[in-house]
Amino acid sequence: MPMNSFDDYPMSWKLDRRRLARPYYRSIADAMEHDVINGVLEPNTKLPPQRELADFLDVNLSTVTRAYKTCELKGLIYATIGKGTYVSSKNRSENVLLQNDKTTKIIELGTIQPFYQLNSIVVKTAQKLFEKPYAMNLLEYVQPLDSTKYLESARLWFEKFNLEISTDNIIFTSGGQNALSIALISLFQPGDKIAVDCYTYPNFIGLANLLRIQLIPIQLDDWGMLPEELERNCRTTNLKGIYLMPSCSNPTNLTMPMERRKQLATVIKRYDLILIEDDTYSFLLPGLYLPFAAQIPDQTVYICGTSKSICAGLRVAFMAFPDRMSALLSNGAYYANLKTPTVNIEIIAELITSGLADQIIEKKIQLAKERNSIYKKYFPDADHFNEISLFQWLALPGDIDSLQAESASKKQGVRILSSQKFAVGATDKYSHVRLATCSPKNVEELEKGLGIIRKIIDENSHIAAKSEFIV
Amino acid sequence: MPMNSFDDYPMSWKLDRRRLARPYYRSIADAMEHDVINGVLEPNTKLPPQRELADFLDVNLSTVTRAYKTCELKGLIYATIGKGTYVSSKNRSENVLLQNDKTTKIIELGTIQPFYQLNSIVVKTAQKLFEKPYAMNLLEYVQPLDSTKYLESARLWFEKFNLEISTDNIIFTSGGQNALSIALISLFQPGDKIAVDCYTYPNFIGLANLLRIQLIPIQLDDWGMLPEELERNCRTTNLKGIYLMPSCSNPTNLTMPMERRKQLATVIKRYDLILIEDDTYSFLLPGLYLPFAAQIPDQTVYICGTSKSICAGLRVAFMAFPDRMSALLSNGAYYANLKTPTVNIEIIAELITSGLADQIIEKKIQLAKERNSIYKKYFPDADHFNEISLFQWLALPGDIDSLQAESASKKQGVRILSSQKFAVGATDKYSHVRLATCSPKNVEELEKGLGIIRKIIDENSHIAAKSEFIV
DNA sequence: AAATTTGTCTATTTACATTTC
DNA sequence: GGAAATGTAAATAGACAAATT
Repeated sequence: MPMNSFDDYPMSWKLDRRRLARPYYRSIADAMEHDVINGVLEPNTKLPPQRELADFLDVNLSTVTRAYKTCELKGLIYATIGKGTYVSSKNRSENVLLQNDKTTKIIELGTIQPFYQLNSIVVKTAQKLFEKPYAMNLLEYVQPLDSTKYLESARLWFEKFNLEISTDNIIFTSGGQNALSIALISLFQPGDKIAVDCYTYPNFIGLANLLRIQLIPIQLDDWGMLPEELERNCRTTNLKGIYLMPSCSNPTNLTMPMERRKQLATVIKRYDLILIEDDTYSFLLPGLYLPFAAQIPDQTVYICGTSKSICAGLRVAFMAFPDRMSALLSNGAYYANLKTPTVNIEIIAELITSGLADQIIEKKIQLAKERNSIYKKYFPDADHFNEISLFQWLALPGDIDSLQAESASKKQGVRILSSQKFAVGATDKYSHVRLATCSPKNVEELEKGLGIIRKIIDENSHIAAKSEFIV
Repeated sequence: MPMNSFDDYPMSWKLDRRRLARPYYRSIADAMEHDVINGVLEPNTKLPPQRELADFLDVNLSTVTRAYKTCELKGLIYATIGKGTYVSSKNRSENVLLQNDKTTKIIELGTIQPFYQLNSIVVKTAQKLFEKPYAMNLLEYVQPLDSTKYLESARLWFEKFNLEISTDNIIFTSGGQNALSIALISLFQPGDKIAVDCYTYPNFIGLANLLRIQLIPIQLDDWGMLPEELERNCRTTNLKGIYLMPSCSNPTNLTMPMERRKQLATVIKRYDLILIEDDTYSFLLPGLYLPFAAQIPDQTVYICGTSKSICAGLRVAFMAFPDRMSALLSNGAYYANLKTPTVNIEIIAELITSGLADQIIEKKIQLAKERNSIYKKYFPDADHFNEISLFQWLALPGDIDSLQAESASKKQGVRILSSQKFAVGATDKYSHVRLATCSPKNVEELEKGLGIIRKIIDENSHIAAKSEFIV
């Protein structure tokens, strides 16, 4: 085959033809993955059109399509018909637990660590539990006879958030993330598509990438996901599900008003999507809104983690679902984990039924308000202010790059998270940082951290994004 | 297109051509799945060759191939080149936790419930723990500063089983099943193939089916998986991994001798397979064997659950791995669960470092021996007898169908498990039942249960498999 | 031992739909 | 508003290899 004239054709990315081994689609996908992960291809770089690369490599179009698709399902790139294919943001979040090195003194405004002082209440409950005569039975494999009391406590908890669910339609999982894993594994296949806010929960992004489930970003306004945008995407691509955090979306901090919920519910219903409603933050506004699970119960998997609201370390979440998903989800939960530890469930159940959980969330709301009023002091004009949230979403002045802000801030001992960590697909040119106001050990640390960030922003807001930051 | 003459062509299965809608491959796969699940197609039925069905439906061969593959990855059917495609055994085990109804008095010889009386020791340890001043910190999201002490306890535990592992290469998971999920999600893709014993752990089968990972059954002899059979399969199909329980394989009760381990290790090394070594039962023979993880560490994920050995209800397992898998597995563990509860880990760690865990396993071995000697009394000539195992694998006389034995036994109040629950691919004509000798509440119940099973076998061993059982 | 049966794998063809310009 | 650019999705073709007979 003769050499063609592509050798110095200007392509944003190409692959040495000599490295092309069979199967071609794997060669191409592997090379691309390598270059994205190692930063050879930077976020938002446009990749060559599939046809162009196919011509260049002298392989069939579909072979390139398959390679591109493989990378897209891993979350490395994203494609739009008519527009082209681009490299994704750096939303491949590091393992936060590993990076958390307590020996270095750092002010934590990155991860959300919600008011651990209230764990003293949990310890007391645990102490009493292990004194009980039946404590031994809680350490067995199967649930004890009266396991309905646990389900009953979950039902009670749901009631606080305007949700009436039969105990037959509830299971326990080992934390909210585990519930998300179970939902995705049980109800979706690799290649399926799920709609998400264009900025969404990074651990959901990471999980979807791991399971090769494709996330389709939908534009937002100040009240949450735009129904007409969702509808447009439903018409044009074959969406199977949607993921929402209506009580307090992470990271955008929006509480979705009822009007918007109704509009979205209509679209979800019309296109028969599976809704994963992550209502971990409902405890911050108990009883004020009607969850989707109450509006379109037959399509909703409702997940309510207790790690933020009651106790982080026990890793217990509740998952509610309609009858038609019962077999699939129980099956998935069983094969993923076999079971959630009964002792952990018992402690959570006891906290709920005794009313201690209510005391905990009441105090957390109070503490959150206190901390957010301090934030308000440092950033009085900030959009998206949410007085009861555990974090804030701060828009940076137009010329500050949020990744640079993150690293500049880290150099000065404050951990924050860039909006890049939350981005799916194309992101706005202006960018944000998420500040976990709940996490610093005390109010003084919070003030210090916010002061440092305020200063970094003030000193750099006139500097072009790519230049060196003043630190 | 004219009607062809296939209308009354004798095919073991066919699909009404009028029900064939686009995409064809999905129509075909869905119809087949429906018929397998609803019993229209019975286990071991031969399906029409792909070409034949393609001709009949007037679609391309590859379209049928894709449909068959979809079902194969779900574990519904299995295919052999040259031989054909067959419907799988009924190994789709029910959710055991759901079926466990303690209100009915049943003698449990089905699930493995290992000597819960020893949980009193665990309760005492937990009581002390929650009295400690740092108890509160154990309920936080991140591991406390001295989390190395947990890893150190895992390292100590591994040492008992002749395994030297750096604490950098260990993580905790929420039980052994959770460790298996994490290993499969992190290291394998849908469509990948893993070699297993032709009778293997049903929860591994279910998990693989859920994740669309294909299991390739390998023949056994009395010392475990046959190395030459493994090698043959490596040559002919593209295996990515292998799953083994060398200390005491479930359900076949084989302890693999060193000789066999070495032979298998050679093959595993030659073909660069990822070995998932499930060593949950190593505690029954501490220090007597060298695990694969010590022989071929660079290819082995070593999983050691503590649910059987120390305490079932806490759901803690240890997972060890080589450096090259570290990033993938930590990542997978993180996105699957975020974390394993620290309190649960602390209790297990305390039991290990205090030496109480050793006392527990010593007593368990003693109890197991006692119970198995009773089994020996009822089935003196049984093959595969293992005196320290928690269960036994009983071959039924040639004309007894193990599924019928299971249901006959259940009618008389004894739960046992048919070999069908453990079978992958084609199964031998003779069949077995698994009897969990550890599980009955006491020795009297065990005697009663074994007596009933003995009687069922004696009374039916002369009756043809398909006829009615005497109960 | 050779021919046949049967499943496997991946590239290719074709038709299509959306977005951009 | 129509043509061009671009990605999507499924069916099809063809070469291959193992197991059976």
